[in-house]
Amino acid sequence: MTITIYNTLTREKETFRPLEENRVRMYVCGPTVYNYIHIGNARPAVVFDTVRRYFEYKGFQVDYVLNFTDVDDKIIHAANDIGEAVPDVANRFIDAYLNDVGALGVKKATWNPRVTETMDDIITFIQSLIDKGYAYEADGDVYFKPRSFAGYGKLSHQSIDELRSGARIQVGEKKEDPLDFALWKKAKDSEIAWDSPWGQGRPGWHIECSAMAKKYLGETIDIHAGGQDLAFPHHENEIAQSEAMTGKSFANYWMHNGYINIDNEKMSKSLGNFVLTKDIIAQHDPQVVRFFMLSVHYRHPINFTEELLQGAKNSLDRVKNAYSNLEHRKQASMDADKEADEWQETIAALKQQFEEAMDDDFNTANAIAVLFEMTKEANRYLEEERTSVRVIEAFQEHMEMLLEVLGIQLEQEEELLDADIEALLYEREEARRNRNFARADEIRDSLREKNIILEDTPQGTRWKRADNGS
RNA sequence: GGCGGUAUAGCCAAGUGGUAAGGCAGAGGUCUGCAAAACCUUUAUCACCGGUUCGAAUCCGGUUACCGCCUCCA
Repeated sequence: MTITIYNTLTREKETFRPLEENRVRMYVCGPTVYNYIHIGNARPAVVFDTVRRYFEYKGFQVDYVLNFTDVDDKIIHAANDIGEAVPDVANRFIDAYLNDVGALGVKKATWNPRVTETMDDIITFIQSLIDKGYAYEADGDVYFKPRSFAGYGKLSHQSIDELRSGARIQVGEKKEDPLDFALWKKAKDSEIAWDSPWGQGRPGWHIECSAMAKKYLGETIDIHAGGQDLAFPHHENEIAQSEAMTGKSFANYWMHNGYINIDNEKMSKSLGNFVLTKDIIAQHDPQVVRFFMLSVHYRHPINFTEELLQGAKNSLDRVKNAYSNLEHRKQASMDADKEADEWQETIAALKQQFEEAMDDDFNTANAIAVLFEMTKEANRYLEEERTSVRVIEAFQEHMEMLLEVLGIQLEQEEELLDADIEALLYEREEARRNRNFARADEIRDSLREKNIILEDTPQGTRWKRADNGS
């Protein structure tokens, strides 16, 4: 079974063929750290983390690079506004980013390079482009000439002449052609700056990714990913820079995730209609937020509303309930069951369906549907009078496996109850045995107020904590 | 103007030629002392028009609506 990926470059689903067997080199464009990230920024983090997890599930070693743009115009402006140094602002929001996406279950990248720590490579890269005639210096700035690179436009499928009308020359720029874009920007006085062959300055936005990808993953990488809005001009420019420099293909597969919308409009910092990730995960279980994002195919837009989040919570609860139903039933199960094999086959078939969904361009919506099938089958199994520990454990193992790929953790609560609550549970058992249901209900109600929910099953009474909030 | 996306039940969402997955919400039933959890049953002909085909949500042409990129942006 092979994985297929929709490649923006060819606009087709293609069979994934790694450069090196059992290894994936992938680069994801990270944030410019001048603010807290909004929920739309969190989507690629979650989506491509899931892609990575699935590769790992399939036995690949994944070299995963996510960069931080820690110096750029917006950070400089933000720093000026709040009267802080640029590195302090950047560090603060890098921490905030890692905190936010960490809560969403995003694994740590193999590398998190920063622009300010890659300066030598960037400068070398730019110099090489100048030497090869793809770039030129103009009064302390350095520009890349898209017209000098034959493949320009191949990612966004635009012809270079159509682009012309959209390009603009800002006052004060020294471009030879409106399409040219900056590789190096001359420092204005007292701005944060680095030494270079062209004087004091800092890198343009696009060059960092080319330099970092090359530094950590090599001249050709397997997968390059990011939000849809990066396809042009950012990724187009990266291709031009990298391929002009090396003469080799830059990335074999380009993946772009869709937006998160508010009222069917793109959420963005410039539109001001954004919801910060940190605020959302303070109000909702981050796992629910992640689950919600994965319930839609990654290339499609998602509309973000409270109602939909609530629906996602209810859905996920169903899965979690099934898991704890299994756990609860385990003690009352036996070692063997004559029908166990049939159930094992059902489980194996579902596992296969899950892989087929994920193999198909990481179709998490279908993968989640399989998870629900497994949930239903598990619950149906529990309807049986006699259950086998082996089958129950097989269900649990497989549910864990699928949830691991999706990045959803089942919190193993080993919590103990207070002695007085234990006593109440015991008293209630007695009351029920004596058919004193008034007292039994009274105890159940009083515990409910303490966020402890009781459920009576044929295998005895069980308890669980009520969710707080959401 | 160039390039692209979306339109499927009350809501969300899969589905690229063979008579519409899944979830949420709703209704009925079963189980339960009552609940809860769960199980069973139940709710669509796929924006519109035309075409190709034995057969289309799925292919082709057209129409409408909404969204996005082309400018910093996940």
